[in-house]
Amino acid sequence: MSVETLHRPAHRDALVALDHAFERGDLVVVFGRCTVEYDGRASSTLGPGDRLLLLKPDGSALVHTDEKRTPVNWQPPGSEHRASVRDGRLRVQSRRSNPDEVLDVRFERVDQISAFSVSERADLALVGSEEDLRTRILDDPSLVEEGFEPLATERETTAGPVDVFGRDSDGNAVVVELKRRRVGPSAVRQLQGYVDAIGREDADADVRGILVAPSVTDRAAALLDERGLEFVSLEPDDGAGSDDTSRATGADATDASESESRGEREDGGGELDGRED
Amino acid sequence: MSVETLHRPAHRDALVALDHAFERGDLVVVFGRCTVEYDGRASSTLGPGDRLLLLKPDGSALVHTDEKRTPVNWQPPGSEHRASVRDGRLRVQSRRSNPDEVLDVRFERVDQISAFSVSERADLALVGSEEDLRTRILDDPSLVEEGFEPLATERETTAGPVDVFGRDSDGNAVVVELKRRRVGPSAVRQLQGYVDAIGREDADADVRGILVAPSVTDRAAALLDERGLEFVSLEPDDGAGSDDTSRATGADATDASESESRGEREDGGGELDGRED
DNA sequence: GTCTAAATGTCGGCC
DNA sequence: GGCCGACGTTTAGAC
Repeated sequence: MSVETLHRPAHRDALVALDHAFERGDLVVVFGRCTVEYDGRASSTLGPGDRLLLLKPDGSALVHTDEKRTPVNWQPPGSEHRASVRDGRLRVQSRRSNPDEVLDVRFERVDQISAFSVSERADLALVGSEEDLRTRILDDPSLVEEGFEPLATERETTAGPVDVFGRDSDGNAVVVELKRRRVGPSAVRQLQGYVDAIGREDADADVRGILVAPSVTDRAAALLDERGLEFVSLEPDDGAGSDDTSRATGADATDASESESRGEREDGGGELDGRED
Repeated sequence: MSVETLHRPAHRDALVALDHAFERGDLVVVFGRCTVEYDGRASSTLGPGDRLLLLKPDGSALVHTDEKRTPVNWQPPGSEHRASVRDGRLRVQSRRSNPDEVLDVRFERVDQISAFSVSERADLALVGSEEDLRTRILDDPSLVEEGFEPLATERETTAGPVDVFGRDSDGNAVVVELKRRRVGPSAVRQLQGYVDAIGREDADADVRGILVAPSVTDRAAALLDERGLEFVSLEPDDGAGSDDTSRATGADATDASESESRGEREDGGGELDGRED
C-alpha cells in the first residue's frame, strides 16, 4: 500500500506508525496541537497550537502553520529524527551536528498521522537563471556592447570570481557582472570590488565595470554614476516564449467536462467570479 | 470536526473536498502522483512523480518531494488557488500577480486529501539575531573598543544605513557593521561602502570602519587588511546558557514511561547507538 | 569538510 | 506599492 493513515490515534499508536514509517523511508505528515522548541544557531520557543509536521526520509523536518511559505521551524536534510512517547504524549525530536541543532515537537493532541511511500522521481527543468544570461552573452557579446570580446568566465580575482571578463574594442579590460533581476547597491559594490581587484593586478590597465541586469534601483544608479561604472539593461530569458497564449485559447478544452473551485480566504467581501479561464 | 480526510478519492470527490476546504480556510494536504508546471520569474517543468501538495489559506502553495527542506515548486502567500477537474483528473492552479506567476499541478492519481482546520496561534520568540548584537553593543560600547561612543543606529548614508555610527576616544568617526555569523568579502565591501560614503560627506574627517562578527574568512581578512579596515570578534548570544546541560542529565526522565524510535534512511551501513539522550 | 555566490530565495521594516 | 537588508536563509559548486 502506498498510504497509511491514522485518524486521532492514541499517542502510543502514533509512535508505532512513525516507527514503521521511519523504517520504510516514508514521507510522514503529522497534524495536531503541539509545542515546538528549537535550539541551535539561534533558539526559539513556540507555545501550543495546531501545526503540521512534515518528516522526510532524508532527515528534513518542517513545522508549518496556516501561514507563510517558510516553515515556522525546521531541521535541514541530514538530521536524525527520533520519536518517543513521554508522559503519554507523542514527542518528535530531530537532531543534527555541525552545527549542533535540535528541534523538539511535543504533541498535546494528534489529529492525524499519515505515511506516504514515495516511489518515483523526475528531475526539475528550470529556465531563467543567471546561467542563461551568461550563455546568451557568450553567444552574442554585442548584447553587452558592440565590439565586446569575452575572454573568460568565472575569472578569479582577490574579490572573488568575475562573471564575464573580456576586452572592449579599444583593448580595455572589461568586468561584467550579471544579475537576473533588478539590482540594488550591493551588486554595484560587488562589481566595484572586481574592478578594484583587477586594477590592483595591473596598475596601468584601464578597467571598465559593466553591470548587466534588467534594471537598477535609483540608489544603485547613483552609485554606478559616482564610481564611473556602467549599466546595460538585459532581460532574462523567460523560456516561455509565445507558447502559453495558445494554451489560453483553449486548445485542450474540448470534450472535457470541467468543474472549478477556488481558494483563498475571503477576509473582506471579495466576490468570486465564475469564469472558466 | 477538525480534520477531514479522503483516502484514494475519485478526482471529482477530491475537487468537492478542496472546495469545502478553501471555503473554510483549511490547511490542505494532497498526496498523489502528479506533474507540475511553473511559470513566472523563472519557469520549470516537473514530470510525473509522487509528491505532496500543501495549500494554505493565506494563498501559499508548496510542492514537496521526499527530499530537501525547500519545496521543489511553490507559490508565495497571496496567491489564489483554484481547483478543477479536467479530463477526469484533479488539477490545482495557483496564480498571483506582481509578478505574474502560475503554478499548475495536475494529478494522475490522488492517494489522499486532508483538510485541517487550524485554530489557534502562538507567537515565536527568537533569540540570537543581529538586533541582539546591536542591543548588547549599545549596552556596553566597550565591546567594540574602549572609549567608543555610539551616536546613532541605522544612520543614513548614500550607501545605505550604517548599523552603528559613533566616535572613538580621539574623536574620529567610526562606522560599525554588525554580522551575527562568520563573514566573507561581501560584508567587507559593504563596510567599505559606508566608510566611503561618510568620507564623501566630510572630506576632512578621518573615518574608521570596524566589522563586528564572530569571525571572518581568509579572503575577507585579506580585504580588510588591504582597505585598512578593522575587525572585532564578538559572538552572538545563544540564549541557551547553561540551561540545557541540566536537561541532558535527565531531570525529567523519572517515572515517565518512554518508548523510542528513530528515522533516517540508512543508505550506508550506519549504526544507531541506543542511548536515550 | 570550508568557502563562495545564486535564488522563482522569503520576510519584515520603512518610506 | 518599491526599496533595502537580514535570515537558524538553503542550495549548489569549487577547492
